Amino acid sequence: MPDTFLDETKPANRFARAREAQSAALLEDYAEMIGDLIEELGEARVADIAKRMGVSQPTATKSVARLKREGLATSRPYRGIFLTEEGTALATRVRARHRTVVEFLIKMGVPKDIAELDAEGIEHHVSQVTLTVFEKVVADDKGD
Amino acid sequence: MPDTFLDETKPANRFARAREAQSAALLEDYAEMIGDLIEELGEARVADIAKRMGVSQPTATKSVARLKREGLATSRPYRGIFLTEEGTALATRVRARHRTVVEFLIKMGVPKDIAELDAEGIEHHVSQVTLTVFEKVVADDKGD
DNA sequence: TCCCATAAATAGCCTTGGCTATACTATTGG
DNA sequence: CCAATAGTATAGCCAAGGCTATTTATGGGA
Repeated sequence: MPDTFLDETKPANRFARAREAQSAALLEDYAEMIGDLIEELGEARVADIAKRMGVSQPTATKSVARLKREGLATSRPYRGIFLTEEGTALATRVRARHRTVVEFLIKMGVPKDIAELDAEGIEHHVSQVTLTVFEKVVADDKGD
Repeated sequence: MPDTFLDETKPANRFARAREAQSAALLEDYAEMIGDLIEELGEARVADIAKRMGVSQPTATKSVARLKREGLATSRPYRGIFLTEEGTALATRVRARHRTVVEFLIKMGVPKDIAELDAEGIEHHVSQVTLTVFEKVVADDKGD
C-alpha cells in the first residue's frame, strides 16, 4: 500500500511494524527526491538520483525499477524518470511530513542541521496521530 | 561500533546516515530484549526471543549469531543466550533511550499505545543531541 | 556524418534479514 | 532408562539494497 504512510492497524508486534515502516522508507525517499528533481531541473535522471542518495548509479537504477514495479514511477530506457499520480501524491505527503518533523525538532530546541539529519530517519516511523501532534506544536506560536 | 548509538560525524549524506542507523537498530533491539528476558526469566532462549520479535525461530537464531559475531552476546548450542559486558551496556542504554522517547511522545500528547509503537522505529534515529532535548522535556514538569 | 564522451543498463557478486522444511539435542514422563 | 516432545540448529530458499565491472545508448562536436 504505497499510498499510506503506515498501516497503523496491521502488525500486532511493534517490531514487525517498525520493519514494515522501514521497507516503505526507501520508496518514500526516492519518490520525494524524484519530485524535487523534476521541480528543480525539469526531469529526474538516474545519475542525479544516485548522487543525492549517496549511492552508486546501478543501485539507483535498481531502486527506480522497484518504484516502477510498485506503480509509483515510469520511465523509458536512457530517459528521465517520472512519477505517476500515485507517486506524486506520495512525494507530496512525504515532503510535508519531513518538513513537519524538522520544524518540530527545531521548535523543541534541536539545532537545525541535526534536526535535518535526525528527521531523515525519524519521519518514516511517525504515525498519523503523532504527526498531527507535531503539527500542532509547530503551528502553536506560543509553544515556547 | 556497537557501543555508540549513532556516529554523528561520519556520513556526509543524510540518507547514508539513516541507512547506518538502520543497520545498528536490530542489534540494539535484540540486545535490549535479551536483557529483558534474562531479567524476567533468568535466561534468554531463542524461542522466547523469536516470539517477542515476531519472527521465526531460525531468524532469531541467525540474529543471535550476528550478536555473537559482534561481541555482544555468548551462547552454547541448545543453551540460553547471555550478554557480554558490552552487550549489557548497550541494552541498558537502549532501554533508557526507548523510555525517554516514549515518555517524550506521551508528554507531547501522543496516546500511550501509539507512543510505544512509534518509539520503536524512532528511537534508533535519535541523535544524542536530540535525545538530550527529549530528556529535558520529560524532566521538566511544568512542560505543559 | 560519425565518433566519442557521458549516461544508463546489465551482469554478477555480497550481506542482511526474512521464510520453510528438516535434522538434531535435551529433557522430562512413563 | 528410554521414548516422545519441545527446543535448537542447519540447509536452502527469497527479496532488498548495496557494490564493481562491463556493455550499450544517446547526443553533441569536429
